[in-house]
Amino acid sequence: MLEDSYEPLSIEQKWQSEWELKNQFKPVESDKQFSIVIPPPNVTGSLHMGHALEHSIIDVIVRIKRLQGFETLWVPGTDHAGIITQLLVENELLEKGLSKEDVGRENFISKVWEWKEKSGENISGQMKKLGMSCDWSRERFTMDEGLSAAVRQVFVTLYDSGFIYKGSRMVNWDTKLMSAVSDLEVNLEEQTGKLWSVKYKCGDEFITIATTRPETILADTAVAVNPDDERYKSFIGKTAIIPIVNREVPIIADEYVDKEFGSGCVKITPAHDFNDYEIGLKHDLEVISCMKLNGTMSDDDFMPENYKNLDRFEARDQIVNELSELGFLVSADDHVIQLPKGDRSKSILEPMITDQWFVKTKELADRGIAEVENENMKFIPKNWEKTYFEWMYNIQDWCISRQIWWGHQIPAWYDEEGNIYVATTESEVRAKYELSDDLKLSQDKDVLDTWFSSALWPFSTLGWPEESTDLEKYYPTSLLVTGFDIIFFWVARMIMMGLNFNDDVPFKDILIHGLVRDSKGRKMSKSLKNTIDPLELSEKHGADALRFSLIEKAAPGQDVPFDEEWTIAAKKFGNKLWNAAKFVHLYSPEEKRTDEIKKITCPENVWITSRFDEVLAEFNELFEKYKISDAYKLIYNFVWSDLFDWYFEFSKNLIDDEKTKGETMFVLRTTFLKSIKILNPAMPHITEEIWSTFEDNLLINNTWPEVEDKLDPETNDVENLKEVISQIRNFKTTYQLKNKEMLKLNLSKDVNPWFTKQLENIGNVELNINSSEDKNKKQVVFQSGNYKFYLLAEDYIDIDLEIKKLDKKIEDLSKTLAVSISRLENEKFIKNAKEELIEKEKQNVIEVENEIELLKQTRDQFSV
RNA sequence: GGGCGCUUAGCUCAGUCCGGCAGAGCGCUUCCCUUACAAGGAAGAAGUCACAGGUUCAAAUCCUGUAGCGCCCA
Repeated sequence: MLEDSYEPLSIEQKWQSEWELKNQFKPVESDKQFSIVIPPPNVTGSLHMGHALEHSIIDVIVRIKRLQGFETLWVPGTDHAGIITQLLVENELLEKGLSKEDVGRENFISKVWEWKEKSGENISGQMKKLGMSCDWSRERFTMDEGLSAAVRQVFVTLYDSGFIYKGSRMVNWDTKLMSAVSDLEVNLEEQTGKLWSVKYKCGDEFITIATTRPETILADTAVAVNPDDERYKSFIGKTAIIPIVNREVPIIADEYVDKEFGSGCVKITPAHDFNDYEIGLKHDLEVISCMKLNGTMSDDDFMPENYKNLDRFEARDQIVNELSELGFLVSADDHVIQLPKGDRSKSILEPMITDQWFVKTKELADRGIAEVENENMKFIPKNWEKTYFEWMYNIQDWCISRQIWWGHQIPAWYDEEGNIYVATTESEVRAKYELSDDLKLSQDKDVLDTWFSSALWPFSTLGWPEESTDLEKYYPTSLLVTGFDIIFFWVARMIMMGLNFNDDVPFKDILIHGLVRDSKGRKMSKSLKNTIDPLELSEKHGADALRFSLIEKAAPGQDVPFDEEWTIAAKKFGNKLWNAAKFVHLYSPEEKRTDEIKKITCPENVWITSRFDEVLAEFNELFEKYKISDAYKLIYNFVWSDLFDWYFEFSKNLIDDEKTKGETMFVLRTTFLKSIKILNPAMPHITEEIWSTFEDNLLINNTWPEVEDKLDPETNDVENLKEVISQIRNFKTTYQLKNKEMLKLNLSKDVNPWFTKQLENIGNVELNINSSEDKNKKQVVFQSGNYKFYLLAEDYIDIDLEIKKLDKKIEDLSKTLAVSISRLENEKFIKNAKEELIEKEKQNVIEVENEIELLKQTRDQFSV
């Protein structure tokens, strides 16, 4: 039996452990599969609203598929998040005054693992508290042995087939992390900086260049102008002298130079700027570096003594001063610059030429593009494919090496001469390359980009490279649910890897959700202090309420400006369900339970049954299109309004009558329970609890309701009944009559007893048959369809008000009528519009004319 | 500079693909502690669908342009 009041927390815990105990989250053999992998949250993270939204969406889909009889698998897990995790453990060491170098690589790695064992379960635990129905027995971590084997296997295969190469290239370098970072992890921050103009001596003349980074002047190896720039034509081919270092460099012409920018003349520093690097390659310029990887100036021989080992920003100030003193500085103007900062370290990044490993992406991307173009994979909403295409068409080779310790160490070995050998293990290397056992080999120190292992997630979690039944059954996965912000990081790379290693797409549908924002539409951030902790919300209002409030608002691709009010409203909905369940128990008690009744006859029962089927059919349709929020709004409105407000009231009167009692008890119970089923995936705990008070089995593994064949509907009559009752209530409100106050109504013809009974009981009226033709009396008419009820009104009403109301109605209806008539009089409309529309319009004219006529009659009586 | 999106009731948003009388929730106003539920019920007010053109019998919806806002990539 249900407790008196709805207390989410206790029931939620109970069902979470019950489901897990009874292995309800494991796939159950079926001829149709539905599989999904979680976009793995970062192992150091804790659940934020974005996760809560994403996981709620996934869990609803997973639970619906499970009810629909699919063999449903949701694989959970986390990602090792190389840099973040390393920083976190480094900071812990720092508190003890130790650096990672102090403890050494091996010890450091075991410290990270210790941390992972201790705190790495955080996010999974939080997911469990929200009732996420993942198969926890299949939980994976990107650093697991199996997944690591997959990473090595992929690396070796790509290397052997020429898709991975090692080379000296310019990359974004983080001087604090001392590692390359991904292009995608560079955030450009707008800041006011300076644009310095500096003149370089050129024979007897000077040429003035503009730069935002004067400290790199020391590494200049050319000066460039636009070939079409008349001002500088005579300089092309000459040489200029770089101040301070007094290096003589060529003046070259290149269209890349913007004539309008600064002086129209730029310095070229191939070692310290991406564009300059390209120009350097094109013009075969010398590449000189003046900075070390840690961000201090180099101590090479050419460097002036006072700059050696100086911090890059101090060097900048000093160079500006020196240029000024030497008379080379022409001007220093304020200038807005885009400062590249590391996503994780927040330090200012340096373009640096370093040895790195890369994946050649062009060819892999082509197939990824094709598979979306031919709709083997679909983005929902579709327009996100444009973002994907845009990136894939312009894809750059992917730098996959990171100079950190935590991650998958690159399976490449070097001999003392620097020859590279690639295989999954050192002994494999020796076998593969036929190396003697005493040849000294050392493994590459670098680890792979975290996204490299994430890219394998849809198949590495299923057991690849081993042949596994999971892989066979569940790959390709059915769906990926993720945010648009990681289409590049993840989706694109998973697609490339999935296609290359399994010859099939990694997932068929890609459902993109928006960002959870605060109620004012601002991004949630710690600095704005507007973040919301989903776990806190869940403890306050219940996981079901949190889930439902997110689900209800999450249209595909749309951002979600979140407001706690919604969660509160969702909790009220839970409370409503709770009380409705008590109602059903009260009016349809267990001991009166009957076998299934196939033929429903009472119009009210037919009506609610048909309405349910209508709603279910529409729900299914919306769900297939992933319009989950619309689907749940629909069922929410149905249960609250049609079922609880109207039908529950009808059912009281039906159950009151021996003749209609049995059928109604059945319909009441089944319609309620079917609605609970549909709500279950969104609010799993409360619905399971309610279900358990009606049935002995579990709801989670029950079956999705079928849409029945349309029952012969007298449903219109019920709609008319509702309409008349509403009109009566309106009348009572207008004249400030209590709802309980009886009104005496006349009716002109026989009306079915079921109708009059409901009307009398719910409308609180008393009906008199065949006394409506009393033309001498002033009457108010309540009417809908063919049903007309008359109120001898003199006792109650304000005639003027009533006339005004009638006039307004007549006016409104006349407008509608005019529109319909003008359409029908329009030859082109008759010619062009669809037949059924014309019919509808004609019908409308008849109905509205009748209604107006009737209103006019009533009005005329008042005016007498 | 290139690309994508948004603008509909006081607020937050559906509806736009595929044209046919403008929708929901919350909030607001009034009344009601009626035997499932006051975490509730009943009734009600509320919109020139950003703007300007165009196509069409018919435009929130399609086309063109303008303005404001947001995001992504250079």
